[in-house]
Amino acid sequence: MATRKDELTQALIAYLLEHGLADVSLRPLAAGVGSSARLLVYHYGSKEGLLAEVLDAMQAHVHQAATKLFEQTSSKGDSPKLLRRFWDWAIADANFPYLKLLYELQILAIQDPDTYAPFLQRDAAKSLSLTLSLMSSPMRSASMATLCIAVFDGLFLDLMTTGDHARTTAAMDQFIKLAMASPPSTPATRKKTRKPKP
Amino acid sequence: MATRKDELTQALIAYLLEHGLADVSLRPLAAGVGSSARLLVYHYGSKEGLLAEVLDAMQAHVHQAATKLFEQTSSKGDSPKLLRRFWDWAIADANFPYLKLLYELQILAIQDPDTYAPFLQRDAAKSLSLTLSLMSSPMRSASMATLCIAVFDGLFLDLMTTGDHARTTAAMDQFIKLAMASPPSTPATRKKTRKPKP
DNA sequence: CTTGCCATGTAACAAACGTTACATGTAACG
DNA sequence: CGTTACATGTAACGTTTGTTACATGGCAAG
Repeated sequence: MATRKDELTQALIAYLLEHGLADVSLRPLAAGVGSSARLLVYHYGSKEGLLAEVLDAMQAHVHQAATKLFEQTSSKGDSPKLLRRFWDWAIADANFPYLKLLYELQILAIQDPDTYAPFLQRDAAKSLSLTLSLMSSPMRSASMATLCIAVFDGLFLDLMTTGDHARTTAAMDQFIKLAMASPPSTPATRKKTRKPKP
Repeated sequence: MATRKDELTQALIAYLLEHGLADVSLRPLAAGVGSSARLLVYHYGSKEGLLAEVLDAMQAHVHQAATKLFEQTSSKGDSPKLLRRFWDWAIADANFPYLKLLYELQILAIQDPDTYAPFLQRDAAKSLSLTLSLMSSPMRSASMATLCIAVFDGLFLDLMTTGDHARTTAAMDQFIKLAMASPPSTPATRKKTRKPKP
């Protein structure tokens, strides 16, 4: 309906994907999307409101894209293979900037929770990779879920820093090999523990 | 020798450990360490110079502390066990804030390399955990080194976000178990590849 | 005593910040 | 046509930013 504001929101997402969150200020941001500071405040109420709405829209986009990935993959492979598929999706050129921005958001929320934590109710990347690692897994312990998420996060951080697709993807494969070679774990120690809330 | 400036530097490190890097500005920072903006610029030349010197001193501190850890541990255990010892050191109350700040620095450097990359020539945490994972290991492939670092980074990120020592440490043990249970890898595929430079 | 260096205080600068007041356009609806 | 709602421009507000000019203390050396 309200195309004006929606166009603006899309442009703002694109701007944030390119420039990051750390030092956004109203006037350069407005110039970057072909608008004015006056207009941004008019549409979003304040800078804080703008970030809230725009980041929300961005997370919704990521969530939707990832959901589509999983339902088209559904019950096919083992858990580690799903992790690998999620990795391939995350490092694709179309999705990488979004994930990157979500990681920046997370770090900022750690150091300045009052400002950024509200925008980070649930981290889409985390909750999805968690869902995945728990889904129909032969070894769904809390430790294994935490470990899978950590491997993903750590390798993604490496990729953001170094840009080395080959090495990081090879490490992901190495992990999957380790995980699948391990004994399926004693079924007695199964837990259904979860992190925050998907 | 120059005790004045050194006291200041120590106080500034303490301030940054508590408040993070994302939104430091001169006057609040000066007030926080019992000085004045005038004095900070006098001693460090500029805000940028201040960050350069203070962050450098901080990295030196971390490097020195970690080095001490490794030489006292020397050639004792296997590589995975060393990783665990490094983990214990990193999450200790005395060291945790330093690592946390280094991770914030790394994220800022990713999104804004021109400003922060110079302060991040070599990330002390990374280069050390790498050194460790390659040291006298039965399976020193590039993939395995990358994976070990990623596990450490990912779990530390989790710990920073959730504060859950028990779960993250359990996941670390899980990884170590996986790594040690795996076949020692075919000696033919050994590589001596390294990341940046320790 | 004076000279000079290091340290510090006061005050201001121009720029950029988020925000707001006021005016004006544009277009739909009665 | 008039009215009403949304959209936009101009300009300023008070604050905070990094930085600088100018002045002044303390203290050691000549």
